[in-house]
Amino acid sequence: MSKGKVSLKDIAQTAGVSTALVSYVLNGKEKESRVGQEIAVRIRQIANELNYQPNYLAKSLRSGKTQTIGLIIADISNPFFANIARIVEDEAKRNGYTVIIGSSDENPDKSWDLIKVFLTRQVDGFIIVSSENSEEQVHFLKERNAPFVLLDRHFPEIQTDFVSLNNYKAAYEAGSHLIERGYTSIGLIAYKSRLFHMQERIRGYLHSLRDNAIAFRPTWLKEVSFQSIDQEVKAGIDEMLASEQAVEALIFATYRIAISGLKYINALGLNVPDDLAIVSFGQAEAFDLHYCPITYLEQPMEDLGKTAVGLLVNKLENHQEEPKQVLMEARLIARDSSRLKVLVS
Amino acid sequence: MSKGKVSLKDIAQTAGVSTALVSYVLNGKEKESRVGQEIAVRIRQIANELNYQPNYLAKSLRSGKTQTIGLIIADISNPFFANIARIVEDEAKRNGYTVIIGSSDENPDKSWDLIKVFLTRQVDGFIIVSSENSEEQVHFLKERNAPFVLLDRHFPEIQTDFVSLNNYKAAYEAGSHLIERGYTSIGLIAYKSRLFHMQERIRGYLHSLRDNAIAFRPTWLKEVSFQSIDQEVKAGIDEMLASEQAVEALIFATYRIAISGLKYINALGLNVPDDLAIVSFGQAEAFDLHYCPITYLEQPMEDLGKTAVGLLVNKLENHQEEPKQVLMEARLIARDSSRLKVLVS
DNA sequence: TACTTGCACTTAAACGATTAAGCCTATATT
DNA sequence: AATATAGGCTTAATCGTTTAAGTGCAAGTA
Repeated sequence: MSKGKVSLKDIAQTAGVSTALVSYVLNGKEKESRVGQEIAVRIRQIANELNYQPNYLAKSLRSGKTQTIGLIIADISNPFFANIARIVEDEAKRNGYTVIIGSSDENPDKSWDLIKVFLTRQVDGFIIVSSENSEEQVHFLKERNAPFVLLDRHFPEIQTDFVSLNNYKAAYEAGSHLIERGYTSIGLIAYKSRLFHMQERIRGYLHSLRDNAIAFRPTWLKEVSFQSIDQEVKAGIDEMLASEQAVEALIFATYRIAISGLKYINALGLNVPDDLAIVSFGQAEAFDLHYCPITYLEQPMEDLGKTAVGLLVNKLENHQEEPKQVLMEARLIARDSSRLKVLVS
Repeated sequence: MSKGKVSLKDIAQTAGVSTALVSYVLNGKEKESRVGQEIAVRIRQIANELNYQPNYLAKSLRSGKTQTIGLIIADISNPFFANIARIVEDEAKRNGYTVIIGSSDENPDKSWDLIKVFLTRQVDGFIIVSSENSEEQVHFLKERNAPFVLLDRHFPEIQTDFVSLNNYKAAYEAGSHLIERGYTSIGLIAYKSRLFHMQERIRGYLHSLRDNAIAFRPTWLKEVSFQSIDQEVKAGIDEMLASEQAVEALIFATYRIAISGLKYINALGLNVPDDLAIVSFGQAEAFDLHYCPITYLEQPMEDLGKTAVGLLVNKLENHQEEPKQVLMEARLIARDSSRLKVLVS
């Protein structure tokens, strides 16, 4: 890159002073450093004329701060994370930070890699959407005293800052909502994952059945793996429909699962909601465009992203010590895919 | 950030040598710099033991290279750009670069801002999805000799590197396809924009009509502005349907427009494709989920992204001078939304 | 008069790396 | 024996900033 070239030294030379003075003035430290009025004005003017742009590398090298945040998400091409990324980016910028983003693909090796790269790049702090089996990484960052905030997911057994959803409650509401609407055989397709947020969604679902005196059937719950979503979702739906207590409503635990599931349901020629009612986590245009708009749990993405940045910046700038933990509520947006069940006589 | 702390100096001290030697060894310059075998081994070992991580800031300050690419896109929360971003990110990483992303929201002021920020951050080069009225910015970068590649859009009157779609041909194909399938009144909703890619899409559409001896009606073409898509798309569709030569097929020039248009078409209770056939640019899950899968022009995103990174890296590392310009072909994926027209007697 | 205080500015080290140039010593060449 | 060459290592400058510590000097105080 052809540099701005103009350095403090250039300004100092044309002004006939030392670089120290220039630095003081340009950093607004004229008062503390007792710089003369006239020369201050002069320096500022010269800086303008030469179109001086400070060299961040040098600044950072000196200060140890890069004003950069590393954001690790599962996959930027997933609309949920793309939105989060956008919000984090904007909010960080408002606070004078730049964001570098990396996608882990839910793979702990990749996120290790990203952490290493980001550390090498001397990010000031991290915002991380953890993948399964990455507890080690969280401990590593804690030990290294690297500021970070977990987003969307967290490990209840590790004391950290985090911002996530009250997933238990959200799933509980999804189940209760379907029950209220007259459905009694309700399935859930979730990820096969030990991640807390996923377990909470499952737990919420189960409790909603229990509290409404519905006996849960094992075939109703299908846990699919990231690597072969489409295949396993199909199998899951097939099983749920074939069992003697066939499912008449289905909850998708994530956006990706929903996309996969809805495609298959369409392919099967099933009608939503008459053949199968639907509630899904996540929100996206795809849900609005569906011939039968999909009921979903709206995640407060704006809040999630902004709060995560807020917590991190606070940590970075005020050296806040005690971990802050935030749980946010999802809002169920009821649409036609879960409308009152039509009773067939 | 609590630093890795370990610097060249630390290694030098424990090895009892100068930092120069350590630097030579750790950069694989032992041969050229005639470093002794034993001490080289020793240094490498100590570096390992101390878990030395080089300080990129220092490296960059010295070398003037940050191994960072600035990517400016319209909006990361748009799936097209999210995918592009993902591909660029991965490809850049493979080449040893980190990407910082900024969303311009099609607003030239914001992209100016991003360019300034990225320059301050000393990115080595840019990949830019230009917004309207940003020619000035392109000229600025050219004059500054800042390496950059335009992606998805370019300015035919400015000599630059770019990678984009053959938009004329793609739109021409969209039109021809609908005509082949029996539709004769075909509308297009595009952005109100002087940007070349958009003008090409319009031109392609018009030529497909002309070459098939279909007289174009002005109401068939609606150009909507970014700021009020939904509203203007509605108005456009209303007009197109109300005109005496009502439209029976519709082309959407972008993904965003398509989403907006399809929502309205659903709201009107129109049936696709019987009431209105559809072809759209862009691809997304939403199109698959539609009750009538949408015919779309598949953009070679993988190629677009990788090629953009490739061109840029080549420029950066081989100081390639002559601008390289790449036009790629879209592929029309025919689905039910443009199936053979049913003739009503 | 001698001493403090305040003001306006400079010096120089430091951040962590890279690298041209230089300094020895031992061996090879003439 | 004198000189060249090669090998192995160090010195010190440099990238662009920041900032603690210091240097003069003039005015104020005792």
